[in-house]
Amino acid sequence: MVKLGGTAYKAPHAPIGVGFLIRNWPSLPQVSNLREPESAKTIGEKTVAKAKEKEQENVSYEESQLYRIRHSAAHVMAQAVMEMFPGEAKIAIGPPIEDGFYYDFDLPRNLTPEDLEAIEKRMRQIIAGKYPFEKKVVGAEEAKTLFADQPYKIELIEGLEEGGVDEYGEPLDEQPEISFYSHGDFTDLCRGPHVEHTGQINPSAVKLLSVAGAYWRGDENRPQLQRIYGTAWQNKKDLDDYLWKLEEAKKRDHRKLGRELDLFSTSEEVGAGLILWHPKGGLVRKTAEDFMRAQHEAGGYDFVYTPHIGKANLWQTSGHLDWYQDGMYAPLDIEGQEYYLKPMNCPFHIHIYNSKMRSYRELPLRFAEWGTVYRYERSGVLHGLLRVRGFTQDDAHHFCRRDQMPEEIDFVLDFSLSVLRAFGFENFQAYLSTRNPEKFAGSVEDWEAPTEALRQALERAGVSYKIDEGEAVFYGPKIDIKVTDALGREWQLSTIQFDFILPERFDMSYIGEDGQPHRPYMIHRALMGSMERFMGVLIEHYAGAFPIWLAPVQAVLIPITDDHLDYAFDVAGKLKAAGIRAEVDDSPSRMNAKIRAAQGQKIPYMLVVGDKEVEAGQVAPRLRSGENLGGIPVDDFIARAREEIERHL
RNA sequence: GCCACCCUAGCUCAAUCGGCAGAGCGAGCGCUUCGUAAGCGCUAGGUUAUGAGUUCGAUUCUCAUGGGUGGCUCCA
Repeated sequence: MVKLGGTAYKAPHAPIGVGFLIRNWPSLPQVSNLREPESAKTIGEKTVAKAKEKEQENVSYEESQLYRIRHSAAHVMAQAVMEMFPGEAKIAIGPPIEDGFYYDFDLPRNLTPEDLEAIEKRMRQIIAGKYPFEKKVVGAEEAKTLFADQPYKIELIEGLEEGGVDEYGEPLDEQPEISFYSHGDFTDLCRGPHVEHTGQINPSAVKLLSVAGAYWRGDENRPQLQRIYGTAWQNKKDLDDYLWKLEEAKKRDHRKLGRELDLFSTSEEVGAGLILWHPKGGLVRKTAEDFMRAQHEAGGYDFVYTPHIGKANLWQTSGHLDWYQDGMYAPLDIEGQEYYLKPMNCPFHIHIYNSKMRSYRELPLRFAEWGTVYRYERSGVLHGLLRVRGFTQDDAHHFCRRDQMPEEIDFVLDFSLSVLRAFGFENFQAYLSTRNPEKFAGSVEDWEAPTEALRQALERAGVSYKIDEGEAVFYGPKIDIKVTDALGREWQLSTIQFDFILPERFDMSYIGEDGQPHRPYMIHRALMGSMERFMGVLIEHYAGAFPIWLAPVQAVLIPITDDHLDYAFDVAGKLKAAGIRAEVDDSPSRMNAKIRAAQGQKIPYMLVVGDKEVEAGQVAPRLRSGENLGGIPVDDFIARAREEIERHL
């Protein structure tokens, strides 16, 4: 089976204590200039509708014509590259991936953007030649002879010959046949399928996108190859739609919007992967946190606070120094004692639990903390808000009795979905990771009940879920929830994890009804994951046009002339008194420029005030969409805005 | 961390085959007082990321460091 999208698309295992949400979509270059969409929601609906259409076609991607086109395009590209470096180009593999294809090459020099143009041009010529694709099954020896000067192919053939792995290094059940596909004078080791002839690739629906380094077989100890990414579609319109999506994604890039909307920054002097929240970004974050805090309080959580460092022994007990040291920073020496910056909050929460004797009557306990943790990330993986070195998790740990477990899981799952919905996410996909037979703590029986409890909770919640067999981390099964954003991209946000290890290691207990000590169950969970990443996803989801309840500035007063300034400040005062975040644009610019500036800041309401409004005690609201509501009384506007804020519109 | 590319004013970008560093936007100040996406003018703003080297001379070439971009790898 071809690995669709490759490893880049695979969600990571969230570590104990959680907090990882990973973008499940590649970022790619973009193209033209496009109009801003009316709202994130509209695009979301369209995208979802489209995805459903695709599902109804009921043909798997691997069986589709599009898959053949992309696979064939990869071959055509390989031919063009081989011709560019006669006798010197070594070819590796080139599969179709989600939205396109790539091919890996070992070349005598680095490719430039100009090279891509030349390759693309040559590809069009090959396509125009309508060369038929021909398949030929051969023996291993013959195959090796044919690819005598292609070391990567030889390695692949040997893999096929021995059986056990396919050309992507994935395990195989059956002994595969060795087949070639040829078109024109290019032949590649390949199992297909392909289109009938190169003419079936639409030359106006193919585009090469980028070149990047990639390790042979994804192994950083093997040679690094040059990977050319391309995209291919059935027709020009599909290509244009795809390029539009890339462009739209680029415009929504939270790093760009973060600067334009003055939400956050990083500083070379502060350090890589460390986020500085500006007042506006801080306001959005605080609003989200306040909302979440209220939800948690209503949901029976207790808020706790814990320090940022802890002694080496703590991390020894928790197992972090054995299992997670690579993710931790070097210890600090404090009066001869080693302290570590915390990569997770759980040991502290456990110590709060252990600070006194617990009775079964107290359980379940739910300790929540906006806990800031620090994890070592290699410099090359840092990315805006999405991958950082210091971040704040909306972390919580549930401690419960065995009999409370199903209810506790139901609760946390429902809770997760309800809060995600509050932030405008509508489509969820859950993944249940089950025991890895090679690597698990406790007994097989220990795993059965919690795994089944998680599965049943997913059933009861009516969430669509898939089972990731053997994908659990060693200490327990887990549920990961991915959301689909306004552009149809998937992001892993929440994670709910069982833990068999820490209660044991910290010798946690409670006194049961029988007067005997019992070991509590422990659940780690983070719903937003980390505030940094969640904000990054939110910014991209809304394209910076936050719903009014989250918008840092909810209304800006735009006086037409300076004569209206007093009135504008007067109205702004009333709005603020009513709990609406309002500002007055008292810059010396003209009204048109003020509107333009406010549009750029994506402020929900622009309240124009001139002679008419002053006279009538009104404001003339303009929406971000450009809609002009005309003059309405100030009190009516306040009522309208208040309602929208309260209803999270 | 690895491969490639990049770092010039707050932002977006010019320029210098190695020879006085520029524009637009933004900012400050002034003029204008205007009805739904850019009014006009003036001014300030730079050790060309940092440090070394080569050179008569380095923003330009070399090396190192820091930061970034796209991938890869990693993320119990």
